[in-house]
Amino acid sequence: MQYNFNEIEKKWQDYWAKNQTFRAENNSEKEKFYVLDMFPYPSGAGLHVGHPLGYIASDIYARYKRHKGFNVLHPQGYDSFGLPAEQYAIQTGQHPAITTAENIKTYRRQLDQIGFSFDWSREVRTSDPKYYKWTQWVFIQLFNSWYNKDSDKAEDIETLVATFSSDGNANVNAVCDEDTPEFSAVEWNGFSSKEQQEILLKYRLTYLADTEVNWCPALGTVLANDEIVNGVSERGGHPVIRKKMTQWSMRISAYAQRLLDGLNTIDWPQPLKDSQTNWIGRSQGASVTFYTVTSSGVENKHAIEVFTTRPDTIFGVSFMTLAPEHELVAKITTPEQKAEVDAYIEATAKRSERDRMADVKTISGAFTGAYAEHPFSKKPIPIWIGDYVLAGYGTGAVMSVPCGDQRDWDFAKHFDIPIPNIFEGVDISEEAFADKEKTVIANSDFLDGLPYKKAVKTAIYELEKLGQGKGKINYRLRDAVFSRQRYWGEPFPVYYVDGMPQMIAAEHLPIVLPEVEKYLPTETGEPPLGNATVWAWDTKTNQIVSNEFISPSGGDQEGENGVYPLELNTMPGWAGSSQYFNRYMDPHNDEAIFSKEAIDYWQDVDLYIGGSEHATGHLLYARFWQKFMFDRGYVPKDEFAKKLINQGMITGTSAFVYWVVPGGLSEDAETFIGKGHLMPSMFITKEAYELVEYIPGKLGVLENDKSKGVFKFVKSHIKNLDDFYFEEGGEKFSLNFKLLPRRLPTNLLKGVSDNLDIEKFEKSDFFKDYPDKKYLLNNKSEYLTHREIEKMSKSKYNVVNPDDIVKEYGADSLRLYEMFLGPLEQSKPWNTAGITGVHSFLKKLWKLYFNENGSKITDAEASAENLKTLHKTIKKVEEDIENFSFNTSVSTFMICVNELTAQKCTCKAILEPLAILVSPYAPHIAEELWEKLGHSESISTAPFPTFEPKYLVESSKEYPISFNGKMRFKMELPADMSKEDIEAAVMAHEKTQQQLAGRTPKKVIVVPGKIVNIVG
RNA sequence: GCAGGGAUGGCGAAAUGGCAAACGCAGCUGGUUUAGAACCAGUACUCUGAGAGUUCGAAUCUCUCUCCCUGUACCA
Repeated sequence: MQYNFNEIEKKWQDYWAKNQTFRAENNSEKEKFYVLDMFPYPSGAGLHVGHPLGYIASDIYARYKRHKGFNVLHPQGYDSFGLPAEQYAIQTGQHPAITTAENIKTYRRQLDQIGFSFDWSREVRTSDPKYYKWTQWVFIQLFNSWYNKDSDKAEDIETLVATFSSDGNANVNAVCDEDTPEFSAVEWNGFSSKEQQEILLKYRLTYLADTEVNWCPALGTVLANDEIVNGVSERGGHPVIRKKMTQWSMRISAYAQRLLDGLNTIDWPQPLKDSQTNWIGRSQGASVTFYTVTSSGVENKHAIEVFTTRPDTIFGVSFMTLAPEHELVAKITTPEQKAEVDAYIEATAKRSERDRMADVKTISGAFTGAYAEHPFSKKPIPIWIGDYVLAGYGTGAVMSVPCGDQRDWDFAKHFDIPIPNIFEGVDISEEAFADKEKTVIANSDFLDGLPYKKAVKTAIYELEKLGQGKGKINYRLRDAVFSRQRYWGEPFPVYYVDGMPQMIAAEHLPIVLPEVEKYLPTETGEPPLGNATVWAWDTKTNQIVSNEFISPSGGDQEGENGVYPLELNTMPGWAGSSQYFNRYMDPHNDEAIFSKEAIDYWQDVDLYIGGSEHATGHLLYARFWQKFMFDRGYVPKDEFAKKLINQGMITGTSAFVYWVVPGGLSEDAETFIGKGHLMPSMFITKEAYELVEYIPGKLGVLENDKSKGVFKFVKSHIKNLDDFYFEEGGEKFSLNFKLLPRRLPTNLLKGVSDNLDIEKFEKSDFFKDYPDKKYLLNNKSEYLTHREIEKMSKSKYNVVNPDDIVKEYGADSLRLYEMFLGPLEQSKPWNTAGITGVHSFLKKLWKLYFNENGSKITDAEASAENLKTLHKTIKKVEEDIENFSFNTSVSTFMICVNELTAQKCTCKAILEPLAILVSPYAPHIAEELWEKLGHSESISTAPFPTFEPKYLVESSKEYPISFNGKMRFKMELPADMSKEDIEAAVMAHEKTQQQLAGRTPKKVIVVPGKIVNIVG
């Protein structure tokens, strides 16, 4: 019987689907185990071999846990809202829902053929109204909550309203907007409904506010901080500018400390925790208020609030710096300095955020002409503006201590501002002194002689006494902008009465995304939903109705019809992914986000596997929502995933050719005219490419000793050299060329080698505009491409499609090979050639059970040798799975099968447990073997074999005998021999005497069961 | 700059204080066989990035240096 993997795999995939083998029950006597993958965004490109890596690992774990008797929840779904489908809709007019559905179909087909044990009955799609109904529901709960700092949790907004009407807000300790006014109960009760709503927005956990946002004109939307990389959009790399817009925001900053503290309670990778810690950016220090000096008494005295981590250096302040955007700048700048300051502000506004970040070396700034008073010395301090101070961090103003901060030092040096030294015995003439540990304060009045910690405490105490400062903890984490000016996202369950947002009652959800003609912003600059004609909320019928019925005044005056405009923004990508792990527990529940029974049973995710790129996006927001849901009593755990593993990237091996484009270079080397279409295109090797130098600061390449070979090669292919000494516009041009490295698809190479298949290449679409091609060949007449390991991506032509692998070697081979490549967390290059190793392992495994005539399995008793092989395999595989070391398990299986083959083992007592061991890794073959062993039920819940140490007990041990740590020979000795007897036996051995050559050993180390080491 | 991870045969790797390179790919030799392949048996190479220390013993622990990767960055 042949191992016909295609047939077997199809058979069992159909069986699992038909029998719902992996359906998880919400009621079970068994212990629960929840294994989750980060669900994919279904892109048009489909899966490449890198994508399933994490899914295979989690699937092995899930299957293993089923063998161990757990009720396993292992769901899968799609993060199906997103930009690519919408961009495609803008280009083609095809509804994103259609594109998305098609892509999901491809994904599902690809996932199914790898044989995952997903419970597909629980599939969710974030773009499905039945799903996003509950995303909208969570949004409403956030809107109806505020954060009480006294109880340190989110509470119902009604409790806040009650406090306001009885006591006002003076004693409310809440997380709220900075500009929240203080009011009494009488005042509150006297406010109009609109005024009350405005105030409440300053407390709600999701709120509408005018915020400075990151606007990306090319994408036509705002972006969250984590969606911007190096000042450009993460998706597409488009420029991002600062803009003030009315937006929904999430008050995630209320949870900054708890998000930080929670990291200590979860088993997540350290680098991931580190990046969340950095993102939250807690710094402890003090806020200090400086007042501006008024010269004539006519101007207003202004307060400048700064945050500092070094209040101990307060006597080192020699100037203050404000961000150019700081609101006080316009108010305090003196008439004499106005021109300079205005010019500077204009210049910095022109520079994009990216330029500012890229160029950190150039020091720039301007003096405002104004002075602030030092809180203690009362001396005037000049106030500057400078773009090294960021408007978005802290208060956008700093007290500059040039002797203790390098940026302040650089600024002071540049503008010739004094640098007072307040450190004892430290030279600050060359650079600032930032070491806290070695700090001893000097020249600082009451702080003199104090070390860092004491000085900080004292300074804060004195500032508090003055009423000009207090200890403060500052977080870098900003509230997250939650509005997107896009079509393909969750609509908000929000309508506007008199400009104030109103929530639609939960029973009327979902608010379904309307149809639009165009997916672009409207002519008046409104988001795409502004194109919808049926997008108004009728508060009488609780239905979405045509815009024509909208109350003309927009308010709720008498006699109006109660129809109001709906929100035009949609939610960001991370909305749907912040609650999906809980929704999987009870995905078809229409009455609630999940039933109490479901959440009480499943609790939280036991193992979450996914990429590290979600560290500061999805994983931070999801933790925030979970903590909120916990506060409001909906979930029992305030962290949603106990353990998380980041799988590494599988990289591809790109192939490069070095393309020579011939042309003419002007005499001054300022102009190059390409003649690539008239002359042959040439391809040289990486080595040749590296010999060529460019003319510094000019165009063209240098013909010198190193590059003359390349020039010779190029010239040899140019039929009429005279053509390359031509004149154009009165200028003379001579032969030269451009060198361009270009990637080629790896399928244009011969087999798995680096050799270009020239015939195939010339027939392909690549470089087909250049029909005449010449190659720099090696002595075997081959053209060698240069191979480089890079991220696997379509644009790099180095993707390997799992479909091809499955067709040729089968899903079990693919699964085994992905694991065999190396440790799960590490990034590793894909090399298809190596898959034959695991594939032939599966064939050998098959051959243990079958020969040409059918089953070989007997009821013969297992030999001691057989049992030893089996049990050491059980032990190792179990340990490996528990430690997520899947690569070493695959090797262990290979060794096991090699040994059993050599032992000619055919007994059922060995081969039956072996099938179970293999089953998590290669489930299709395992099911087939299991069936052929006579079982009628799936192998998936067969109990995992139990390791019995007794089979591994050895009667003798081959001791390595080393001399000064170097192994010289081996000696077979009884395993239970005592230390003394071993030493005696070893010393008596003739080889020992030979090694010692008459010397007396200083010491003999005997480690029973391990080693003997003779020193001397 | 800062933080984290890493460096072991030609390649992917294993060994986390005790026989370095298990297992697989590629290579070589032989067998069997072929349209192509597949299969079986056997086999070489290399000595843990560099240096120092701790230890009876170090790839493994400590320190210094070099290089690579990943993340992050004017965060006051």
